[in-house]
Amino acid sequence: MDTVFHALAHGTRREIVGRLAERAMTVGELAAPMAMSLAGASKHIKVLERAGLVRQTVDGRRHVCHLDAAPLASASAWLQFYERHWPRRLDALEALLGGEQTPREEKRSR
Amino acid sequence: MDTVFHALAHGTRREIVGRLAERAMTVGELAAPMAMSLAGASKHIKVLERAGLVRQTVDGRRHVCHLDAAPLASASAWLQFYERHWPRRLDALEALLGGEQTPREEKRSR
DNA sequence: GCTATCCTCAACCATATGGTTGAGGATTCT
DNA sequence: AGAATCCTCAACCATATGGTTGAGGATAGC
Repeated sequence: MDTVFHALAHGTRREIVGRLAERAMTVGELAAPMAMSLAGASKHIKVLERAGLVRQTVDGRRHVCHLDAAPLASASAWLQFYERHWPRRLDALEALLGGEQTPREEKRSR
Repeated sequence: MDTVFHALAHGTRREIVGRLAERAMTVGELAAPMAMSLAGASKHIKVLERAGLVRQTVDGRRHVCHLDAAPLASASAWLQFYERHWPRRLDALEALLGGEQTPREEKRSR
């Protein structure tokens, strides 16, 4: 999980995940549109691999990358836990404002 | 969003978010259990602030930090989009294995 | 067999990051 | 007023990170 957030911290890596979600791609295909050398892209892919997000199978001389989205689950769970906190803030704010100017007003406005 | 993933890449910062989810805390309170100088903690908090996850209000000489979980929403949404991809993989795998060795066998083994 | 293609690896470089210390601003306490 | 407390800022340092190039391994194509 530690490594998942770390891997996703870089926009380039999130882009790779996005592209791989569509279909498996070779390293070259991934690197092509990425204003970066092949070796540079390869490094990013390796970071994703270490995070368990990408598996790479060798097909002849081509290295095919596929997404393994499963490790995203733990990060997602972590975030979702705190989602509980942000609506509460809104609720608290609403309660605060509602208290000042009749809560019924609010219900009626729906 | 870019900055949210970046801010959460560091375990120390995720810990801070966790603690602040319980209650607002001063910089000193946050730093206390954190094997790190006050200035060091302050830096981490500043990163979280830049990501919009923490707001800091000055109360006399004490700087109180409160969590603002709202920016987590975008990161959470990003992850949840890809959650669609990982169950499909499991389904595909199950179908693959199931086809090879009778799905009923698998159910019975539960 | 020779050459081109796809990719990784190692070395290298510049910059970012995570930490420290020391100085000092602003409050609070006595 | 003077001292202690809480915190930020700036300078500094070591290491991590993100990129490059060049060399070379393995495969594919001629």
